[in-house]
Amino acid sequence: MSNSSPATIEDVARIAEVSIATVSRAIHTPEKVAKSTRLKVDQAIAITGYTTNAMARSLRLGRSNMILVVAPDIGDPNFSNILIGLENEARAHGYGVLIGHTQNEPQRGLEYLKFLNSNQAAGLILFTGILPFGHRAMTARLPPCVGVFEPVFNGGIPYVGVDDAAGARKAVDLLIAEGHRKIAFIGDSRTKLAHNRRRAGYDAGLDAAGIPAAGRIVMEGDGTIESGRLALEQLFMRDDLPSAFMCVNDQTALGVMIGLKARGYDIPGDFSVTGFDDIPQASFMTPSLTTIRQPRTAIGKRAMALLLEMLSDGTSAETETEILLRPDLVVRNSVAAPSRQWAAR
Amino acid sequence: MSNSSPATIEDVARIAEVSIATVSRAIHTPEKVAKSTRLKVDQAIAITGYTTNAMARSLRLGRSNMILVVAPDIGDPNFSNILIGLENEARAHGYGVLIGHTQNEPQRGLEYLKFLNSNQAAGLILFTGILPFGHRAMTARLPPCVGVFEPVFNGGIPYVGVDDAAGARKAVDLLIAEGHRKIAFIGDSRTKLAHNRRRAGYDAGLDAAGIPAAGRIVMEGDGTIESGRLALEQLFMRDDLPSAFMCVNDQTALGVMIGLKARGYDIPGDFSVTGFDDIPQASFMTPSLTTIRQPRTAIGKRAMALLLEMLSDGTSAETETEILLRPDLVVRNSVAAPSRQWAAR
DNA sequence: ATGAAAGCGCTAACAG
DNA sequence: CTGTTAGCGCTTTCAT
Repeated sequence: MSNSSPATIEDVARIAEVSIATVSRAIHTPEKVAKSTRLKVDQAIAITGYTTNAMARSLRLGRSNMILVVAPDIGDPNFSNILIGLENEARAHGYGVLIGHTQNEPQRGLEYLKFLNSNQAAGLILFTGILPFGHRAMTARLPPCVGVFEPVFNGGIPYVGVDDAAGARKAVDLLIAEGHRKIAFIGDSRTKLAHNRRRAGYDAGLDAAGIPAAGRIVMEGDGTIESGRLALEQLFMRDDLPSAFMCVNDQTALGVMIGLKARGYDIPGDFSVTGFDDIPQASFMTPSLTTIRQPRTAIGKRAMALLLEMLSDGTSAETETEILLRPDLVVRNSVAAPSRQWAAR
Repeated sequence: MSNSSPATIEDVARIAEVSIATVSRAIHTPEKVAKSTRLKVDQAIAITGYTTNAMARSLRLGRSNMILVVAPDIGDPNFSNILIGLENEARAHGYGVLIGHTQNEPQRGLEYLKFLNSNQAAGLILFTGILPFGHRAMTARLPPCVGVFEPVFNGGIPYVGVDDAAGARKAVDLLIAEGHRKIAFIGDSRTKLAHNRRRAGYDAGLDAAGIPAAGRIVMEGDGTIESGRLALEQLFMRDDLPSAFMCVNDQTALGVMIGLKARGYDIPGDFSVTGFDDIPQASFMTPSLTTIRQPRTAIGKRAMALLLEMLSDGTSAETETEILLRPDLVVRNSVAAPSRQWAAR
């Protein structure tokens, strides 16, 4: 053990007194090798501590057994649980997962493109909303690829995520059932597909409740805590306040709640707030946040399953597949009936 | 552009009407190639969109230009900022970063060990506390390796992090200056080296203040939110309450604050709380958390710089180097003088 | 300044 | 059932 350089297939062959081809077979197609030979090889492997040089193997095969997960922001509170789903599914099928972090810089994306071009990864999972290396057409020969968590904007890439519209609808419906009529939506429905769909759920809910478009407040917000606080400030400045804030995600909701508390308001006494995602912090905020839960691990699992299926089928990534999982409403303490000031109007 | 399979060095050679050796030289040692030739090669590269097959290159060279960052828990709120430091420094030196996630399972570590054995990574950054693949001696031929954020328990591996003892000392000193005499420490000082050092800072501070060991309360807690809440409950059960909680990290502090609020206490009116790390949420908690800031990006940068230095020096990873960065006290709203009930005693 | 050729470690025909 | 052999795409002597 503990030699200067790792054992190669040749070392194993020498010790087992067989050819390197036989070693390779003993490993990958043991049924094609005599039991006695297999035994000798196994022993030699144990002695040398041999592990296949994945690089040489991949070079030879023209493909690897690694899946690259590209994420623009690894700090996203949704990421880690989705990743666990991805990893476990991959592992169950003999694949490993590597994570690439682009920090939202396209330059960084190119780095991973090179990685892919070298067949260092067999497939690609895209964690948010965009192809990190320019438009699809430009990059041509991408391996099979699946988008997760947020539909991929610029390329017909299969997608696994939550049913955003249905989820948002559950949130509005709750608010409406509590008696709210003036409900603000905060999110970036122009750039982000997921936000857009949540917005659609919001509109559908208000339509169904017979609330005219004129009575709706829609604020821009890119989904950060800051964006929530900002949107709130603008609303106060305009003096056009809703009784409830339906935020496109939990971070935005947190921003809104911070702003509201800073102004001395009580939640849900004075204003109701809902989020979307059910990030881990959601249950620790004060008040705890009523929100829509994403089945994150399940999403990861399904996305990886789809990718692996494409890999074995040789299916092109051009499919317009979308797998939408059911979002659940999580009722906590940030929603109540509108305050009297609203009932009066 | 957009061919069925990526261009190889041979494609480039053919178009440039030179040998593949020349192409390789034109790329890596342009000064050894006639200017005219270099031009032809550059053009051919542009035409074909050629990028070096990193796998073939690494196989030939016996080393890659990727650094593997292994993290047991990617959801750690400290991780993403350290990662950014690591990545930026790596990139500045022509290296890429790949992240491996072990979910705390040793089995998963082995996967990445294989990756390393195949020379798919030139170096290794360990993100928390342990060698994820059993004891050092067992695994023999690891590439250069640097621990970050938490000292590596089981192997003389160089380490870059914050000065835990000094940081903890700043926290106790603040508490003592505010008038606290009975200060509880919550953390896992037996298993986790970082916790252990913070504990040392706590003890040193109390020693300096002349508070006898008998007057100290030390609770076990592994650093999760839950552990904070749990430790608090135990204290209430014992009816042995401090006036201030010095938590080993911000998550623990959050757990303590949640528990305290659930019991109807006011922070910092009834109890003071301090954390350690200054995770992003720290400023959003209510009250905002007084804590010790880790210079995360700087830590990442230094760690990567050290690793790259080892890589070029060929230095062994056996060095006992420790680079300790200065932690800063961040005063927010979770600390005040002890309540009257304490002054009375 | 350039080309020919060896070989990194491995797998998959193809023979035997 | 097993061995021989040809590369995967690249870098690097060694000649020229």
